[in-house]
Amino acid sequence: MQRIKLADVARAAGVHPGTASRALNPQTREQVSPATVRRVTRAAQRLGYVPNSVARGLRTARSFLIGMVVPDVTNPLFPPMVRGAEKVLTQAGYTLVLTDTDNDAATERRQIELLRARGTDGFIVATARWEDDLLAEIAAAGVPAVLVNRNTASAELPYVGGDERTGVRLAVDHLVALGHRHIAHLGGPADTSTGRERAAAFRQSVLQHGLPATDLVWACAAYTEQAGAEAAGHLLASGREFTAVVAGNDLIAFGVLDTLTRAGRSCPGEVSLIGFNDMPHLDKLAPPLTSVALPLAEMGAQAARILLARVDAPGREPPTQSLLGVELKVRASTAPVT
Amino acid sequence: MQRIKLADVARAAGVHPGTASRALNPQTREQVSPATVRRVTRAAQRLGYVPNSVARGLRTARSFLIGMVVPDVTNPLFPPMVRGAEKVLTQAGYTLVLTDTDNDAATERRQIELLRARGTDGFIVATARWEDDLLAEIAAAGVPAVLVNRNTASAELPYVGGDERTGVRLAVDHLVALGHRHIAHLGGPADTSTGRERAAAFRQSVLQHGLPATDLVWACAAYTEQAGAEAAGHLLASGREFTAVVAGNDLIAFGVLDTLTRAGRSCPGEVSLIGFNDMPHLDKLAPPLTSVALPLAEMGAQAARILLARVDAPGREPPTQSLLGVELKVRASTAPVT
DNA sequence: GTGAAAGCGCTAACAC
DNA sequence: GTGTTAGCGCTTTCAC
Repeated sequence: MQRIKLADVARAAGVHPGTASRALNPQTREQVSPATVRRVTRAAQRLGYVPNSVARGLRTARSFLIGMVVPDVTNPLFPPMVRGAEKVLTQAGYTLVLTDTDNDAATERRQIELLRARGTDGFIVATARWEDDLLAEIAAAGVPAVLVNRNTASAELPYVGGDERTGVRLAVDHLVALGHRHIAHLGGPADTSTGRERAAAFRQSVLQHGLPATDLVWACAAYTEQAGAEAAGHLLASGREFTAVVAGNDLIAFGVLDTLTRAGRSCPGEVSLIGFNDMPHLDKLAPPLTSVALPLAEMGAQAARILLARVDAPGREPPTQSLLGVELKVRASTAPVT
Repeated sequence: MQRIKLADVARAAGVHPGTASRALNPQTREQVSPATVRRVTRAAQRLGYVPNSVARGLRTARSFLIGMVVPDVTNPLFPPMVRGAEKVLTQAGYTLVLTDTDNDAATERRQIELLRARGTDGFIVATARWEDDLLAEIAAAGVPAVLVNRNTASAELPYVGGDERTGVRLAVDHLVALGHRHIAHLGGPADTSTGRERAAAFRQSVLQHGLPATDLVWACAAYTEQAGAEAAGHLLASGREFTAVVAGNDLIAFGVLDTLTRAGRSCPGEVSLIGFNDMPHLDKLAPPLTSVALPLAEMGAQAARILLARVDAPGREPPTQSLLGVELKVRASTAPVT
């Protein structure tokens, strides 16, 4: 394999390599007579010709490589996004390169530089910080890039995410409908758009219901179980009354649940709990966790589509900001207030 | 950026591009006088030269790209392996390309061909089937490749996996110690080495304990919750007595648990259950699932190391087969027989 | 509509 | 030690 080259196909079809190239490339196929196209296509098929994308890339200054930058594939939030992107990219003849950064700024920079040196055609970035120098540089340099899941303050790059505000509103509405009036939010870190958006939406939703509980809002240090546990500890220590918690994501919810349990507060008996992201298998937990589901795969796919459009037509249109629909998955961790 | 080319550096340093190339390449640096090396290095630094790996790849037929082929990153079994491999590869200057195949033979072939066309230097393959034509071809063609997690019957490629047999033995020993004498195995599909190995090890372990239960073995159609549920249905329908189940993996265990619950058999009250792979958050389930943990990240890392050794020195040594240690995580889904 | 020729940026073989 | 010369396999002017 990878033996047969364009010249071989051309020889077999009895044409010049240049002609064979034109015949095989959809873009230039019209410049060639249908008969020749057929002959070349046949020959290519028969010989099992697979174009050498390295050579092609050298000539066209394109690598057909797209870098996807995530904090950690091990976090179940990201694999669906990766797969969504992968599908679109593969279909378009691109190859996905995956990089984990562990939310470390230096690693992010190093990896992206590395991929840029490789001639990567563009980036799908799921690691955006609210204030992000690296992404600002990337935007300034005109490197094709699309953000998923997390946005930046400046919003100068295209972004695809879930409709966080609606998600939070659904969660709060649900709790209010169950009779809760003292609802806390233990949200994500303030250096992520998701953390900020969800917290802002929480405040707003609570106000809209005429509840006074705006001081029951915490930003956890990270989207981790441990950070959630700590935040819940602070909440308990504060002595404030609460009967429900909207967590920044499912991992935070896990930590919250753990702390509550240790403190002898049952869920959903005494405290109702809602997560975010709807990780797989939440229905099997004790108690099954109510969570806001984001269309992760579609987010990845959409990001890939927008990126490819940018790569193929490197105009400087204003960056699109698209928010995809979310859904509240109601499970047993939320119950009527007693 | 990616503007400055070798010729620019050479011009700035007052040498021929060929010389500049030699000076910059660690492999050939000794052929150049130290003074020249310094001048070239300086110039490169000053201009911010970043080598164009596409051009380099075209000339050297090396891409510094390694393909990792997994069934589905969405399955929590694989992300840790990906990260383990990624770490080693990045450190060695290679870039990881990820491909999901959904266990579909045609997709596997297509993706691998595609990556080969890209000049991928080697493959880490986590999708091996017990009889695998594609991998046989790859081995025959001398394409550098290493298998992780799943092996092939022919064992003609290097392989890194967990010590399945020990894992199963630990599980069975544990159940026997709890007094169980009627233990079933609802294992993985027979076209995977893991399915076969675990089933064989199960039979052997059971025999070693002098238990007669060798007919309580099923191969599920897939490593999925649904397949597990179906297999459990068959087991129940067979009317055979059993007080414990060793599942082929955690997902199968989920399906088994579901079927058992629906059938009114409590776990661990009436049936003890053990999974395989120790997915994250199993301790939060109801009941917390006992499972055999594999060193997934280390498997990925080890596979990457072996692959790189092959890529750098493409000799034809006999393929190493390494088995890494496993651990039984005992949780509440296993209890003494009543 | 097709052939000819000129490279993309780099490295490796061969001179000197 | 360094310059020279050829390409790697492809695309893309430019002729005809």
